[in-house]
Amino acid sequence: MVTKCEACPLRRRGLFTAMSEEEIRQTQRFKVGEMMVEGGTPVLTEGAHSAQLFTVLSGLGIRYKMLENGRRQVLNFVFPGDLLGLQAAVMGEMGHTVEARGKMRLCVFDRAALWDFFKSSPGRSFDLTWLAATEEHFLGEALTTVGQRNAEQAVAWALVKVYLRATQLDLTVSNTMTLPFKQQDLADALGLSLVHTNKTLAKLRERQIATWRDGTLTVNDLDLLAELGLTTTQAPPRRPIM
Amino acid sequence: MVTKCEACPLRRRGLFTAMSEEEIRQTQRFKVGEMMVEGGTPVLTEGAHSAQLFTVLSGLGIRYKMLENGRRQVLNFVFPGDLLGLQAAVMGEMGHTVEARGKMRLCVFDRAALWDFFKSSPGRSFDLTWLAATEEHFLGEALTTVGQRNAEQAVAWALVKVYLRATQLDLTVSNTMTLPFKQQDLADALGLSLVHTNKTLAKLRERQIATWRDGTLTVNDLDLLAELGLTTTQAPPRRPIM
DNA sequence: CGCTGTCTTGATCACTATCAAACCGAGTGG
DNA sequence: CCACTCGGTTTGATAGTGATCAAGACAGCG
Repeated sequence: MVTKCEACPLRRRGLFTAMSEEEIRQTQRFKVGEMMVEGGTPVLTEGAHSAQLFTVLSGLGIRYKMLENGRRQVLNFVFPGDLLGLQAAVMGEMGHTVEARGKMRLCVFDRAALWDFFKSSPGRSFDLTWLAATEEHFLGEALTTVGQRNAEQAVAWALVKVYLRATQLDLTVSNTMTLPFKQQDLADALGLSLVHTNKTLAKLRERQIATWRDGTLTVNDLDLLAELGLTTTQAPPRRPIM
Repeated sequence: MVTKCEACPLRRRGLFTAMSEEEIRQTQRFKVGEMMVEGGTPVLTEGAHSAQLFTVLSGLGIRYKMLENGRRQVLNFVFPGDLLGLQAAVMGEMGHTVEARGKMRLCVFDRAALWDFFKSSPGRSFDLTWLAATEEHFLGEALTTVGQRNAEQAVAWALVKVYLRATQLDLTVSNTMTLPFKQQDLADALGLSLVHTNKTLAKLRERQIATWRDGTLTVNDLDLLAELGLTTTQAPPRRPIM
């Protein structure tokens, strides 16, 4: 039942960087099992000291922070290949919650082994830093979106980001992908109200640029969508996978 | 003229974690010089492949991203002890620009040596990951601010963050600190217009909570300011310094 | 002494929030 | 098999926070 790192189906996909035999063995040693969670389940909780790190094998999710006034900020959408829990592993506690949207399968790593990882494998610890820096990079973009793009630009930007990421993971089928999020999730990611997000999506649908309904996103004009979102259709660089 | 790591005045301050003799020697090897820049000067530029990493010795600055429509998002304020250029060092290029605000003195490290660092010093490479994860954590908070806090809450939040950070660095003198930023910088950090930021600051000033004028910030009621900003007065954890 | 950059303040506008209610498909239980 | 509920989506009406426009104040500077 448990996938061997050696046979990891994810690693093969175009998005990820190649790994040496040695690196695969090291990663395998680090892996303690697999976990399956249902949609709506928190995998990691803000403020918690998690004893584990996870790599998403399949399924999507969200990362978010809650404010004491009840408002929620979605920081990022989680895709297969993402590493979860690095913050808790290095800093002691999580700065956000991670919640699955739809069934999610996770690779489980022991947090205590992280230190060994640093000692024994400089390449892999570099990869960890790479992942953290990439996440930082993304959050900078997201911050720029929420701070400087208007509703239409923001929604377009988000759809492009999600769609490109999914494409690289072979999660798209002819302009189409499954999007198990709620409109409220997108609204909270962009700092918009649910109503306004809905209306903005409706306009994109009417203009035949992108349609999101019944949990399926269809992008009819990616170039135009990217232009509206003040971004590009350039695919993100290959990334390491843990 | 060039400060030895061993005698680094910054490292002594309460904010930073202790380093072993060995770590200090390793860091020293990694250091290639010092640099001085004037206010308004970019230290690193978005998209650039920098051959150097920097640690801020003194002076403040901002990190920002530009959008093609001319709008600017300030991601973070830069303080002494901050590491600059990690993104370019691990990912190949910078995701944002760093610009000094007022005179800034920097420690210069050779990017090429980063890899040696990973190979020879697991402790220090862990520290690098720690810094990246911390930056990610901060950006998550900033994103939450811009997305979910209103103007008053956002300004209060930002002033608290800046003030606490400065306090830890002994940059405050009895409720007061030098703030060499422009109001436009703060506005761009919070996704607000200059005018509205100015009016929000004026209200805090009238209410005797915090006063920022002539480049000096005076915080009269930190607890209230934190409460308004939906945050706490808790000091950030000790951090490693490169 | 005019020029420039920054801060400040008043007036007006509009993008987006909030409020409210209907709609719709999927369960669920009588 | 229908009534009912529930989570999510959709749409219309109204309100407000914050943007934009405009102009004056003020200090530093060539």
